[in-house]
Order: sequence, then C-alpha cells, then structure tokens
Amino acid sequence: MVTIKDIARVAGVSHTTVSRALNGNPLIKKDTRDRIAKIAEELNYVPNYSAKSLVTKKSYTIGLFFSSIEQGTTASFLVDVIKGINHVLDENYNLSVNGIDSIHNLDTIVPQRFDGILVMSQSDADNDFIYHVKRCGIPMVVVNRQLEDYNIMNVTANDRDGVMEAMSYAISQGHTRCAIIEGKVGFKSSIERKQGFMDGLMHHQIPLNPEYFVSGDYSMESGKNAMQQLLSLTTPPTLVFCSNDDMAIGAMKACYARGISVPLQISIIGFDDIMFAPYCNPALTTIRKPIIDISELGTKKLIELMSDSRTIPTQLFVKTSLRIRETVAQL
Amino acid sequence: MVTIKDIARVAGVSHTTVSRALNGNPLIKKDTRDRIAKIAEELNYVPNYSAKSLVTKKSYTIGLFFSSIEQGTTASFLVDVIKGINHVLDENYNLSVNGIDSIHNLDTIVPQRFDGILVMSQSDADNDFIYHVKRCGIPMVVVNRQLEDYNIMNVTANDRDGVMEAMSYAISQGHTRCAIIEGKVGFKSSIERKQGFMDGLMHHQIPLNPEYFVSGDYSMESGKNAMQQLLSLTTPPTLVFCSNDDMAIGAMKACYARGISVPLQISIIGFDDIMFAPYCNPALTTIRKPIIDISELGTKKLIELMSDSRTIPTQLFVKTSLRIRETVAQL
DNA sequence: CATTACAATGAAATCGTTAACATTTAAATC
DNA sequence: GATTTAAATGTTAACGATTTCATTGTAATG
Repeated sequence: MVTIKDIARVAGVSHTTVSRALNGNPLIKKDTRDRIAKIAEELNYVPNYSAKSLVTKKSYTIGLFFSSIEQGTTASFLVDVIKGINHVLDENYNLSVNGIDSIHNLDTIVPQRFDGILVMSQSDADNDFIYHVKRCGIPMVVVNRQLEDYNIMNVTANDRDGVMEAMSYAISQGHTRCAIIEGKVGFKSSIERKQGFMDGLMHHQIPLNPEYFVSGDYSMESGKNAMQQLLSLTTPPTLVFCSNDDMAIGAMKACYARGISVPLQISIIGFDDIMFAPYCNPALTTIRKPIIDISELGTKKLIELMSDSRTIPTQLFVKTSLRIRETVAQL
Repeated sequence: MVTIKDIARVAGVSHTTVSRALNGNPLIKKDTRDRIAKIAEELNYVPNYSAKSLVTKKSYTIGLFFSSIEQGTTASFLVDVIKGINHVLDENYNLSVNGIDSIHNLDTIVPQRFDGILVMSQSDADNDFIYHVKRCGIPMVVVNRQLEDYNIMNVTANDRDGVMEAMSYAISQGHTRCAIIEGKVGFKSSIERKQGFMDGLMHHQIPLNPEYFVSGDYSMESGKNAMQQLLSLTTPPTLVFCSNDDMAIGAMKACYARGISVPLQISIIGFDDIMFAPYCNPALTTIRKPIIDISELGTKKLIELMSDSRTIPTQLFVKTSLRIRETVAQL
C-alpha cells in the first residue's frame, strides 16, 4: 500500500508537505500542491483512515440505529432510510447499520467509534440507548418518533395532523361509525395516530364509541384479527382507520375471507403509504409518511450538528399527505 | 478516554502486559489477567479501534454492497439480508451498507477499509465491482446471483429447480396454457427462472407458445402491464408464472381492474415469497426464496474466508420451496 | 546592506495499539 | 549450588497519518 511517505520520496519533499498538500493547506505553493496531487493520483494513493482517525479523533463512520431490526415493522422503512442517508452523506464516510436491540453492551457505543448517530426510533424503549448516546456527547438526531425532550434534535412526521385530515375526509364522505385499529402499545406513533383519530371525530362532534377502539401491534396478522373482531360487532363500523398499512392489508384480508366487500360494505384507511398500497385490491387510501424526506432532513441535520456542535437542537416536522385511492366509499 | 496505559498505571504493569492480558495472550498469568480485566471493567475501558486497525491492518468493518439501492427491486431483501448478517456477525464489527451504483471511484474500495465484502448482486453490471474487489484481494462472497466464475464464493437459491417444481405442480392441476412474465433483462435470475419455466413445460411435453412469453422488469407496474397484454390475447393462458412476487401483485392488480377472477379465470404463481404474499387476496401461491438463509450462509462463508484465506471458493445452493396458497385453480 | 517579516518547507512528537526482542524471575536439572 | 529452561513481564519500535514547533529562503523595510 502506498503511503504519503512514498509520495514524499517521489516528489522529493517531506511527508509533512504531502499531508498538507493533500489536505488543501493554504501554506503549500500551488505548483508543489499540483505536483503532489498528480503523483498521488498516479500512485493510486488512498489515505489510511485508521491512521487519520487515530490522530484526528474522527472515525469517519456514522451509525444508523434501528429500533427493532428483528421485527417486521421497520422492514419497508429501512431501504428508504438508507437511500435518504446515502443521498446526502459524503462518500468516504461509512454508514454502519445496527439494530438497537442487538447491542449487548452500551459501553461499546463511544464517540471514538461514531462521528454521529442517526436513530430511527419507534418506541421509548429506545430511550436508554438515546440517552447513553447523548451522555457520550456523540452528535445525534432521532428521526421518526417524536421525543418529549427538546434538547435532542428530532425529525418526525406530523402523524396526528395527518390522521385528523384523513378523518375529516372520511367524515366528508358521510362516515360516522368510525373505528380504529391501534398501533403497538408503547409506541409514540400509536398514541399520536390515535389522538389524531379522536381529534378528527371530536372536531366534527362525532361521539367516540369504545367498541370501535381495538388494539393491534402494527403487524398484518394483528390487523386481520382486529378486523375480524370489528366485523363481529352487532353494529359494525362503516370505516376503519388502521394505524399502519400493514394492518390495513391484514384488515382487508379479513374482509376478503368473510366475503365482505371493501369499500362497499366497509371502508378502510391506512397509514404510511408503503410501496404496495396502490397495488392492493382495491387500492388502499392512506396517509403518506415521507420517510425518505425525513431521513434526508435528519441526515442533513446530523451533518450540521457534527460540523458545529453549538447547533441548537430543534424539533422538525415533515408534513404527511392524504392519498385518496379506492378503499373509502361515499355513503 | 481511558487507554491501556491508564490501566497499566493503575495495575502497576507495562501497557504491553495490559494489551496481552486483554487479548487473551496465554503468556500472562491468570491472576494478573483477571486483575487487569477487572480494572479495565471498572475504568470502563473501550479499545480504540483506529489504533488497533493501524497496527493489525484489520479494519473491523465488513461491507455490504447492493446492486442497486436506488431501485425498488431489492427493497424487501435488504432488511432480511441485514438481519441474516447481524445474526452471525461479531458485535465489534461494523456493517457498512452501500449501493454499488453509488460508488464514484472504485479505487476507494481498498483492503485496508474492508476486512470482507458481501455482495448482494442482481445483474452482471456488478461485475466491474466484483472483479475490482477480487483483484484487491479482499475476501468476498457474492450472494443472490449465480456467477459463472467458479473462483468466487457464491451463494444462491436454486431458482431454476424451484420454478420447475412450481410448473410441475401447475401442470398437475391441469394447466397447459402457461405464460411467463419475465424478469429484468440482464439479470441472471431472469434467465434462470425462465429456463426453469421452459424446462418444466418441456419435461411434460407441453409445447412452448411464443405469445406466452412477455417481458417485465421485476416492478409491480411492469407486472400489471404484462398481464394486461396477456389478457388481451385471443386465447389467454390459464396460468401465469410471474418471475417475482412484485410483478405477481401487479398482475393481480390488472386482473382486478378488468374484473377477472383469480384463480377462477386465471391462475398466478409468483417467486420470492415476500412478506405480503400470504396477505394478497387471494393469497399468492409462490416459490419461497430463503433470503435470510442465503445471507446467513453467505456471511458464515465470508467469515471463513476472512479467517483463512486458503478457503476454497465454492458454489452453494440453497433450496427454494413451493408455497401453495390460493392463486392456482384446479382445472 | 543589515534587519525584519512572511511564505514555504522540514523535523520530530504524537495518537493508542500490537509485536519483536530483551530481560527478569522462578523452577528444574545436574 | 551453579546452570539451564521456561514462564512472565518489560522496552522499544513500529503502523500512517496530523500537528506543533523549528528552520530555511525570499522579499520588503529602514
């Protein structure tokens, strides 16, 4: 492997000069700089990042940590998040992908290992991790889950408003018997989406029916079970808001199994707008969560934070948007 | 940050002894080793991997490179692959995730940066990258796409056999007018699956009808278009094999749009067995590609290769399995 | 023309480890 | 008890970069 010393020998200068030239130090004369750059190019020089890291104390890796890589929930996100990050991240940074749940010892997460950390969070079970990172002083932004703590940079979608908008739409189509299949217990998103659901109904003076609140855990299976439960009610709802698309797909499966037509007999709204939503039969009306935008913005903020530690943490919201397709009937 | 020298000072030994003790060198007496371990623990010592790397010439990161992170195709895989890898990978290794198409300069991929590389390949467009890595001498295994080159460790599913088995099943159900929606041009998998399709038919002496071969590109949209084309035929097929599940879902969408019943009027078989396959309406009969197994096995092989460079490259096949669900009718 | 200032380069120390080689200590052999 | 041997530890030099602190050369100043 060729080092700066090799370049120095060829160029007839000291390795210090090479280092300076390659790093754009203004002290070096333009022609020596150019000459060195050319030699480096010819010799196919690639800097040794371990050596660089050792002295500069930068690791040249940023960490992406996922709530629960073992669960299906995050599946569809991951790709989009990685895309989003890759769009804005410098090429000679490594993106290290990990599941929070697969960390055995928090003490291995140290500043010297990560220049910055992006947390794709789903539940407050991640807080131990998040506060460990914060205590270490590693620049961090938490995306996807809304935090209570305003001292942490946070980028999320405005779930509540999104659901409210969707419910207003549903009500405008004549629905009053509206049910919700809730998300996983302990997830902030579950709470927010439920709140949006209730706000939407209450805003239009529609009374809340306890029978129409059934629990789920964001999995397709739970959506199916929940829908079965709703369909067995003496007066079933006319519309079901599912707290994510996976559960909506499960719910549609339950309808299909019972020979109940969507949207003729029951209407369905999802949340996320996953890739398959437009390809459901009928196409799923859902609330689009712009996960690529969220992660891009999150990464940009992380880079800001890394380059200037005095950056003030802010709470950023990215707007959701309603995707009206075919699963909501006009009554 | 606490270093081995700090530990050495506290323990009253040289830092070399500490290094040896911590690395399990048998030369160190058991009680000194234990004493040092305890002090390290108390001081919350975490090794500096940059320093380690610099001298050992190991980077402690393995790279996962994806064919085309920008395309939808790989979406569902990525999570499973990362899961598979994390199952077998040592905790203090970094997993660096990248898209092959987002590399601007191959020369930045050097042995000192990656101890090993796992390539999740889809098309021979990746060959430039693959051969660069090989030339560099970085331990590598290519998964998911079958290679011609027997000098590279390769783990794939036996796509062809899988499709053959599925076609035999279709024929056993009375289907003779069988069509195929092909995968993306240039992808090895497209060729293999098509071959399996043809082998299956020919094995049962069913003549091939050129009209029943239509092209796709693995996207849902292309599946939809292809199915529309097939449905417009004067004598449409009774069964369509789609070269992946995404296209099968697109195909089902096309049927739904035309009011054509699956499987009563037309039967469909997919490939991959993605998460949503059982939740299609009707549930999609498909060929399961064990992507987690493939990546786990691939990672194990990579680790083998990293620890012993004399390991002989082999071609490993993981068996697919037919998932019979509801989209194939008995004629 | 000596002195000062500054631009350009070089020498040497440093970062936290491991590893080759040297040394000490203790036990085993004669 | 002197000598050999082995076990346990220590010294010192890497690894490849950056950085601090000289040093040189050249132009500007008086």
